[in-house]
Amino acid sequence: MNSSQDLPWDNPRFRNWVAVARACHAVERAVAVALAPLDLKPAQLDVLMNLYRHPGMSQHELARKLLVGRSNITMLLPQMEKRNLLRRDGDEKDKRVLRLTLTDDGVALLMKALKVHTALIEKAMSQSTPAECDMLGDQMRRVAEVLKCD
Amino acid sequence: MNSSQDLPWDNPRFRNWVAVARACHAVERAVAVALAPLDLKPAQLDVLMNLYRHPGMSQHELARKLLVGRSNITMLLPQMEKRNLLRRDGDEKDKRVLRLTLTDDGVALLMKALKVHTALIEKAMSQSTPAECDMLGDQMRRVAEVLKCD
DNA sequence: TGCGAACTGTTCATGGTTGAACTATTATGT
DNA sequence: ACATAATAGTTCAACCATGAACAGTTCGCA
Repeated sequence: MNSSQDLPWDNPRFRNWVAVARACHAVERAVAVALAPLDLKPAQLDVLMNLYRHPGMSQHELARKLLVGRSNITMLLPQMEKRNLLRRDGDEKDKRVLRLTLTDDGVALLMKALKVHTALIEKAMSQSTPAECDMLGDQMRRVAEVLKCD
Repeated sequence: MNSSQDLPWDNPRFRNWVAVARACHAVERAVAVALAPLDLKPAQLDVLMNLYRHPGMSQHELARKLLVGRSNITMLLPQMEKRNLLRRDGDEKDKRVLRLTLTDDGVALLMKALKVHTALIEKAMSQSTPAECDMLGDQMRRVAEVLKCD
């Protein structure tokens, strides 16, 4: 009768999701701290990573990849351009879009940042076997899929 | 030789953690949208949940539970007090601390919010078997543990 | 061709979170 | 007992992310 009125603390799915949220929070925190010595913020590292994999992206494509608003990219990139981490070149075919590419400095900083970032993720995930880890990833991809179609 | 120089995209742990982060982001987003009709923000729901389970908490204890700064609580509570969701009563033994308790209105709103929130988590996690879900929770608790001791 | 819709990037006001100072109160140690 | 440290809560300035409104450009269809 009141099975749907159970307090969520008795609900395994709820309890386990809380653990996911807390772990995610802890990792984000730790990443920010680990990146601070490089004068790099997590959002900036995300930019570097995506531009390394997909050179020539537009700002709009980048924003969609990062799940942030376009204006966020607009605010973020000029600082990184001034630090000579990337270039913004106008597309000649479509004068609206700016094509983004990393500079050598940007790649170099990315590599340094990836070392510390990867080490942190490795440490966090070292508690799980490869099989557990893959199952985790599969579950999370399914979660994102379910909510995306919403 | 360059095994430690592998790009992280080839690293299963890295790829799977990215999935965790994306899923977490998607759920937070969906929760915020689902809670909007109740004029309640995720952070406020967290406050209600914790005060329901631990009546009489101080603001400092609450901040530690929620993993946020004390000032955040200070900014958050007065609005909720004005909405008559909770009361802040000075402790008589220690005049520094404020003891927090939910009002009946607060409990009522919490129950309504929990329904929609729990339904969303159920939907997100419905793709996993109970065993998978428990394994997920265990992994995530281990991750949080590893980083907490840092 | 031409006009309106759709798209890219920018600007700006807003809201949320943070950490460092600050006040008031309590605990500690000699 | 009294000076010092530690603690609870507040204030404030700074930083981020967001979404709506805007300007310039391209597309689509009559």
